[in-house]
Amino acid sequence: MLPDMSVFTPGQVVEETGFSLDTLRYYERIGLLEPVGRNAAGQRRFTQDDIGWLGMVRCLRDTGMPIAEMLRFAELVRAGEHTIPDRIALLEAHDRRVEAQVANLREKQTAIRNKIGYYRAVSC
Amino acid sequence: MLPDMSVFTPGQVVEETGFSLDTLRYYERIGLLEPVGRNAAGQRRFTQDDIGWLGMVRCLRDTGMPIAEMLRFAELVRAGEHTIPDRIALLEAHDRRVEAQVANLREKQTAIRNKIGYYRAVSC
DNA sequence: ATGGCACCTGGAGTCGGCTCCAGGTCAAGC
DNA sequence: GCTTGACCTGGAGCCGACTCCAGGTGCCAT
Repeated sequence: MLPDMSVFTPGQVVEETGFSLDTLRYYERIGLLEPVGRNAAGQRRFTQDDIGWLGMVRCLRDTGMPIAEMLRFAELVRAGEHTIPDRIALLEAHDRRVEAQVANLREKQTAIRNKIGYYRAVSC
Repeated sequence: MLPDMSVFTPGQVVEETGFSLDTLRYYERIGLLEPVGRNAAGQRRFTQDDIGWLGMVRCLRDTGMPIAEMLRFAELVRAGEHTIPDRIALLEAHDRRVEAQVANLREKQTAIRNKIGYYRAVSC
């Protein structure tokens, strides 16, 4: 019998998302992930939707959004379509922070490169 | 009598560097800052060099260098001129990480913007 | 001379975000 | 029928980086 390709074992999700199994369980515990479905034996079986949501979580985490704010976003998503304007607002605010982050990083990087240049100059 | 412009009180350093007083003391405790000079009353008096070093620390921190690595860098600086090639290597490795960080940020930002675009589309 | 403020110390506490552990369950292959 | 491996649970532990606290000192303006 073909495996059901629309469900994923914890191991597959670890592989796909790069989150550790402990982190996945932690995210479920705190409610960042909705209660994940289980098979007869009580083992988690993730849906394609879960994977998609985890992709979003990965984006937000990697861009520095704190878990508390991701929780707020998760609640908006669960509350239904009428929260879409709020979700847009939240993501736009975050996008602005990411932009500022990049600008700051670039600025500091310039200073570091200047320092490297200075070291090169004195060591020649 | 004119104040000695080449020395700074803790308050002035907080002002200049944006580090909190507690953070400055913490940095001194762990050796990220060399023992800071004191006045007769035992209060810290920072030199222009201290301020300069704190500027470097600010750059490295803001670009995500962990304290442990800044400590290694601080040791190289203290060890003298002959460590300049090592310092260059350390900073270049860090510069590469910053570059990767920016690239990752940009990539994730694109995904977030796409999500915003999607939300806009469905809410119209 | 007194009150307030900026500063001092050592040590404990906090916070975010995981990560690890002990002890247990199932399913499948040898 | 037994081992192996992937998974389960609740709860404790850890790590980095601060941040706060209690109790004390010294200087300056009223």
